[in-house]
Amino acid sequence: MGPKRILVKNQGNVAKKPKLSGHWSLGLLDAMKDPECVVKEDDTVVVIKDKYPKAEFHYLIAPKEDISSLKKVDKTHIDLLEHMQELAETIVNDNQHKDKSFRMGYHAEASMVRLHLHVISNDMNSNALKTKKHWNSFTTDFFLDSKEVCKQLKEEGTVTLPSAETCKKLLDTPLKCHKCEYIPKHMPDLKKHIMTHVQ
DNA sequence: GTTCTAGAAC
DNA sequence: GTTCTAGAAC
Ligand SMILES: Nc1ncnc2c1ncn2[C@@H]1O[C@H](COP(=O)(O)O)[C@@H](O)[C@H]1O
Ligand SMILES: [Zn+2]
Repeated sequence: MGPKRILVKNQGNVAKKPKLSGHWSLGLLDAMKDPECVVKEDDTVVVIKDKYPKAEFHYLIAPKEDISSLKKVDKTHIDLLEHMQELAETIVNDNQHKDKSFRMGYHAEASMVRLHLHVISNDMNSNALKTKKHWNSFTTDFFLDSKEVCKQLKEEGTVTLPSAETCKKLLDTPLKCHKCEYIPKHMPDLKKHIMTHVQ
């Protein structure tokens, strides 16, 4: 009789990367200081490449000012958010990106610390896009259009965010193609389907 | 946020 | 038996 195999939980890589900011939710703060991640910056904001891009092009624009999330945004930040929107437009109109369709917006409930604007190509074609939550975070009202956020901030002096319960529902919305009426059976089916829209 | 994997769904 | 997803991670 051979020895019994016992299942041992993967203890993770032995060689850990050098200690960064600590918790995973602070990762953007490190990325903003890492020249390998930074695409562009000016006095007030930094553009970084999303480390787990959910489309062929995916950038994050974050302020240097310590604003943890959209919840902390008020009318004093109008100029900043408009600047982020304008910079996003500059990026999507440059030679590298002008032939693709992009969306710019904020997740209603972000996981990562430091306010950040998603600038993402509309193909949604990426290996890092794996879950229903990923999909719905960019294709439902969980994704708050940047221009509309700016508009509301200007006109009403505040940004209305969906409740935690609403966010949960939005992220659990049944899968649907963002470009046609197709209802996929599951994520792998959806990922295969969206390839039919990629030129 | 991601990774990993147990157990559901097929 | 294989594919897929949901939830723990100290
Ligand atoms: N260390 C990191 N550097 C750059 N981007 C990251 C890092 N960790 C997570 N992300 C991305 O940051 C975004 C955070 O999503 P959210 O907080 O929901 O707006 C996601 O698109 C992640 O892929
Ligand atoms: Zn479609």
